Amino acid sequence: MNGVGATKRLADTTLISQAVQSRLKSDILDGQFTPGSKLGTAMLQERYDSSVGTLREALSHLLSEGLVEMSAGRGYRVAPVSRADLLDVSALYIELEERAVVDSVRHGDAEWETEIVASFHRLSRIEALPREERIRRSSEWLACHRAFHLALVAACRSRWVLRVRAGLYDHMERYRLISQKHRPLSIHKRREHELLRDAALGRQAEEVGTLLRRHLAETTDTVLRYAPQFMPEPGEPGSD
Amino acid sequence: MNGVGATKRLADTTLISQAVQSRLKSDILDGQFTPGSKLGTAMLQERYDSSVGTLREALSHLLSEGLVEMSAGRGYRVAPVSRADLLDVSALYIELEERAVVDSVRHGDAEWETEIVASFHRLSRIEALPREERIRRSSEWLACHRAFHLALVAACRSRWVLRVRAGLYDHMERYRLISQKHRPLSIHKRREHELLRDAALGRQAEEVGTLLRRHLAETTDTVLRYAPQFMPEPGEPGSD
DNA sequence: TCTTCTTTGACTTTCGAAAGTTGAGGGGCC
DNA sequence: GGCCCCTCAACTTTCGAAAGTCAAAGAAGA
Repeated sequence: MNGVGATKRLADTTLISQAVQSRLKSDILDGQFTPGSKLGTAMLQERYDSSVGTLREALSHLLSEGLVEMSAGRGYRVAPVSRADLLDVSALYIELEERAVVDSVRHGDAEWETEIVASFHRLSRIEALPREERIRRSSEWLACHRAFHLALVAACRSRWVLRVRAGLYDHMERYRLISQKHRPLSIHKRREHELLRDAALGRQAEEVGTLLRRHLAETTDTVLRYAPQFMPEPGEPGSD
Repeated sequence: MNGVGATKRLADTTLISQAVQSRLKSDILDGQFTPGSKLGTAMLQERYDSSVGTLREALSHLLSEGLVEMSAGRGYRVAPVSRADLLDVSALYIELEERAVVDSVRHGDAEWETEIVASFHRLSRIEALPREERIRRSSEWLACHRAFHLALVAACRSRWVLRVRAGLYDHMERYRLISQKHRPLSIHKRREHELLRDAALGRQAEEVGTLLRRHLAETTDTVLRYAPQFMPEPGEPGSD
């Protein structure tokens, strides 16, 4: 059965093309593909077990998220990374995240509070695990960390700020993961997350904004410091 | 010839899928499709004379730009419009545009200046035409107006600010065009554009930023005032 | 007459093959 | 020996048909 295929579903209500897109995105963020490397259809077809058309649709979507690049007639490549791009992404991301969280704290309801408490708890549980276990389940940590930060800003009333922020989060995560390969192990900022949670629940909007800005700026600094390819070049000015 | 088709090109180095995407986008911005209406493949196939796969690729791209929406298994629809969405898009767009132009004025070079002068001139030429002619060539006016505003911010060093701004510009243009159907004729702001040009060439960064912010805010006000569907609803607060 | 089940038709989604393009390597010419 | 052209294989891009799904219309029962 299912000879030529059509609308076959994997899990719940996800389409194949969405599943492929999601997996491909994870693999790019994860550093499974070297930045700048070619994404040939033959290779992808084998890796994700789907047809050219489906792959193309996924790639097309990732293209406008900025995770892959395309040149007409020459196929797709993984978007390159650079120190300049990291600084650029980071600056805009921090600004939008701060703006979103301030609005979110001011307008969040009871359900919003609950989700913050819940997602923080989930994150803590994973971070409390023994080192070995934590490494094995690192993708789970990623999801929880993402969920916690999303919960903080979830009540922001601007759909557009949230949308753009979401795209930038992906790029930030990619940089974090790339740099993580050159570090001992991620320095989990349990204490900072806790402060964020408490200030959010205490409705101290400005305070949360400041904490978050500092939290993110430190993250970017860490990435810059540990990944050799993001070291400032001799001739270039740092960030001025 | 060209029986089953493959990589056939239209103009220069444009792919069919890009051409279709571009035309579809224009038609959506233009209001050729009612917001919220269905984008069935059969209809699109006839309209743009291309295959399902190609259309799907174009739609997929427009999906992540936010111009169309998709529900799994039920196809694509034109993204709806609303007063709330307009206010949201507008607020973020104005902020990014101002930020971009300030940085642009501070770092633009000679070539940047030239492009501003040139694009302003092109825009003026069209606006100086007799009414009839201007209406007939309204798509040309759109392109020139877009080019002028792009020229102003082109020297902004943040690729990401420019990228996000570009997406938001499309949505703003859509709202402008929708409201234009309910107005006598677009009130061209020749004088304001001239002031923008001169302040930019005079390198008065803050001044340009303020002018631009006001210019855009007025545009949004005009859209809100003239399109009946964007009037504030009785029970709802305006924008607080 | 209203509800529910069934059937059917239109539609979305997926696939694999066909057509055309790119760029590299080998052979010929200056 | 170096440069240019031609050929060819690998690849991208496009297409149309096949498989599966959704929802509306019609029929049967209460």
